[in-house]
Amino acid sequence: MEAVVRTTFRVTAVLTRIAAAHDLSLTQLRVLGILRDRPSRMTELAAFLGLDKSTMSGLVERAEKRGLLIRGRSPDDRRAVDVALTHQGRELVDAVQREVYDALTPFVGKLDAAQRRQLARLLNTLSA
Amino acid sequence: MEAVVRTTFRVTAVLTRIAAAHDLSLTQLRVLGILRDRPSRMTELAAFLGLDKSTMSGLVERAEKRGLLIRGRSPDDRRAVDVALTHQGRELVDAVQREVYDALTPFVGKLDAAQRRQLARLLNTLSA
DNA sequence: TATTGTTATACTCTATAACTATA
DNA sequence: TATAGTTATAGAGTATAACAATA
Repeated sequence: MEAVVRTTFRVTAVLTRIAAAHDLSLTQLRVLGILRDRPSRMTELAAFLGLDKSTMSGLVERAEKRGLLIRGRSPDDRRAVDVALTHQGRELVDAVQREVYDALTPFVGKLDAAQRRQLARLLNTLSA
Repeated sequence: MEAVVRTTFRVTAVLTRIAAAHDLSLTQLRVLGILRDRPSRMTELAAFLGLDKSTMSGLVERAEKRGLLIRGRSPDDRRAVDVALTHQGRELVDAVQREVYDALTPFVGKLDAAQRRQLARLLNTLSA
C-alpha cells in the first residue's frame, strides 16, 4: 500500500517533468492521451478526468490555440462539441510517450522479464 | 510500463479526491506528509517536491494560516526557516492517510496475501 | 559572493454561478 | 425542462525576476 503510493509520486514526477519540457501540464498531456485513442466530446473528457466542464473549456481552448487539437460542433447533437487531435498534437503526444517510456526504462529495467510480466499482471488485476 | 502509468493515474485520482474532501491540494497533502516524518526547511521541502522556493512560500503560508503548520527562523542559520506540523496538522494528515488506505483497500484486496507481498517487493525494487 | 527566503507579477488550473443554445 | 458548452469570477498552484537578510 505504502509502496503503491510512493511509486505513484515517483512516476508522477517523471510524467510532470517530461510534460513540462514540452510546455504541457500533466492534465493537458492526459487530454492529448485520451484524444490519441479517439476523438471525444467536452463532457466525455471532463468526466474521464474528473474535472468540471468549465475547466475543460479552458484546457481545450489553450491547446487549440497552440494547434494541438481542433473542436467543432457535433453534427449529431448541435449542442455538443467534438474534440480531436491535429497532426501536430498527435506527433507531440507520441514524442512525449516515447520520452516517458525511455525515462521509465531504467526503473523497469531493474526487473527481469519474468518480474516485469508479474508486475504488469498484478497491476492489471489491481486497476481492472 | 503502460500498466504502471495507468495505475499511477488511478491512485492519483483517489489521493486527489480525498485530499480535496479536506480542502487540501495534492501538493499540500504531500507537504504535510513530509513534515509528518520530521520538520524541514523551506529549501528542503521545495527540493523534495521539485518546486521553486517561491512556490513553497505560498503553500506554506496558506497552510500556516489554516493552523496546519508553523514556521520560524532557524536558530542555526538565521536565513533559514524551519517548518513543522501543528497538532492539528498531524491529526489531519493522519486522518487523510487512514482514508487513503481505506479507499485503496478494495483495489489491493483483489490480490491475495502472497500477491500483495510480491507487488510490494516489485515496487520497492522499482523505486529503490 | 553565495545562500535562504519573500514578494511582485503573470499565467495555468480549478470550481461555482450565470448564461446561451439545443434537445 | 434537461443537457452541452462558454464566460465571468475568484482562488490556488506554479515559475521567473527582483529583492532583503544572513553566511
